[in-house]
Amino acid sequence: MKNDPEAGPARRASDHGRHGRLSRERVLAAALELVDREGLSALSMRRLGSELGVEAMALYRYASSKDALLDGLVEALYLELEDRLATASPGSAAPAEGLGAAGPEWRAELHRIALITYDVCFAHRQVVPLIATRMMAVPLARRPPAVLRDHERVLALLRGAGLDEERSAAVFQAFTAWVLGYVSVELRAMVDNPDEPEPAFRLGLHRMPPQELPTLRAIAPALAVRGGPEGLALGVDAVVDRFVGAS
Amino acid sequence: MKNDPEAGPARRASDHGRHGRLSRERVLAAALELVDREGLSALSMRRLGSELGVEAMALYRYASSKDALLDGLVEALYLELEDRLATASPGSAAPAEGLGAAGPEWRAELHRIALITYDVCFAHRQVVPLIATRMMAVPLARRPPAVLRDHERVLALLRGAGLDEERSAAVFQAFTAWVLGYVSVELRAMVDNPDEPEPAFRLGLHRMPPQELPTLRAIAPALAVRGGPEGLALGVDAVVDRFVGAS
DNA sequence: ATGGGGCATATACGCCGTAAACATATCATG
DNA sequence: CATGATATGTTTACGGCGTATATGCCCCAT
Repeated sequence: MKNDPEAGPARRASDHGRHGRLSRERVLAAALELVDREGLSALSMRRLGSELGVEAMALYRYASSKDALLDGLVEALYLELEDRLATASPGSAAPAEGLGAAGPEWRAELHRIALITYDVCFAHRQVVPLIATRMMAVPLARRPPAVLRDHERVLALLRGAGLDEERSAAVFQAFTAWVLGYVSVELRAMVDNPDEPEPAFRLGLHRMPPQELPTLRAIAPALAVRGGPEGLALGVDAVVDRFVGAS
Repeated sequence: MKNDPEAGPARRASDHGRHGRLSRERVLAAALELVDREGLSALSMRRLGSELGVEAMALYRYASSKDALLDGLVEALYLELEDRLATASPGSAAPAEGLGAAGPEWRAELHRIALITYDVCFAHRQVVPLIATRMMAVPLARRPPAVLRDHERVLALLRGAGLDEERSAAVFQAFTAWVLGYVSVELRAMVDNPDEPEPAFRLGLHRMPPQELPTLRAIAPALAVRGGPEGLALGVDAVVDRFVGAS
């Protein structure tokens, strides 16, 4: 047991010619880039290998299976989230330590976390389904460290706001559910034929039965407008307020 | 052209011996049963064929590709939802046509839709990820009829409550996001070792770094309790109230 | 009876994930 | 520097996958 598979091989310095070209970081970055560019179905061990100029089997030193590679994609997404959360300091937008017009400081921080999560998901929309599948399918304690640190951050915020453990847990779950659902719905495809100038045809409404679904047909154009970050924040407040105040 | 191509191959009476054993209904039902039993990864054309006593290629008469089969699973789920919604009549629990203690009638109906959706997702939890992937990836107008009828039902409810088109669309999206996010989070796996009697070990907390993540470790047991239908309803009210009242 | 159309099978191809054995480059130690 | 241990990537192979194409079979209207 000389190799710790969790930590992966260490990269000492620069490229040593033929060996040591890879690293877990490089593999995950290439995988994320490939998925962003061509979608999840384009990600195969052979394909990713060829993107890195390497045989497929070489990747197994850095991800012990295809499923582990997918988990790694989620991890990479959360690492980017962590990075983005760290660059702008938590209180950057808040005027003072008191409560501003938007409520107490922890609420502003919760908004900031939600909005940056939204941005990161937008940047890697093909990975979002993996959050609802691979990440949620894994027992809490087995999730990647970056994911757990994100959970810790939100929970500490809620505890710091004075909520007890049960209430913090309930608000955390509701917050998570809303953000996940919101990005899933917001990233949906609405447009059927992007080149069509007429909105009704662009949405493909001519495919829908005319007499049934009258309401849906009428409202479809309004459904195509996204709620954006404002909608996300609105829902965060709605859900948090309600779950904070619930018995 | 004696057969209506829209309806697929018609099943006249009972089995005719060797031919006509299949139907789209039977194929989707078998696929759903297989996925419920063994998970999405167990679903392959060959495997599903053998479940039905048939070669894999025979299935292509009823689903033109593997992806179409997955879309069919979503359709089957919504067909079941439609069934469940139809059995108990909409106003079954409401005492009169006025507004009860829980608010106006359309709110009760919205609760009913959310709760039955929750039940159906619970019964077929392995299919839920497909809602966030296959269904949302498809342009609105190309979704299965059962899905569109569900949308129509909710939108008609909101319009009937007096909301204008834009407001109805916004509330619909928020409602959809909440329900989808809630079931995704609620169906997650929390338990690491189900046979362990000690809660901390059952959750696998010994895998988590002791000094980092103190809050998460402390709250983990509270995170393992599910919000259940009550949490779902609570969030529906929170989100709907806020988006109905938003500018 | 017969011929055509709907239905399932047979066969084949290229891609997939990955187990196992192997080759080679790098480093620690004398 | 010599040498062996170790870390890294390659080769080969296997069974399963989705599915294009060609083929066979049964039922029914004629």
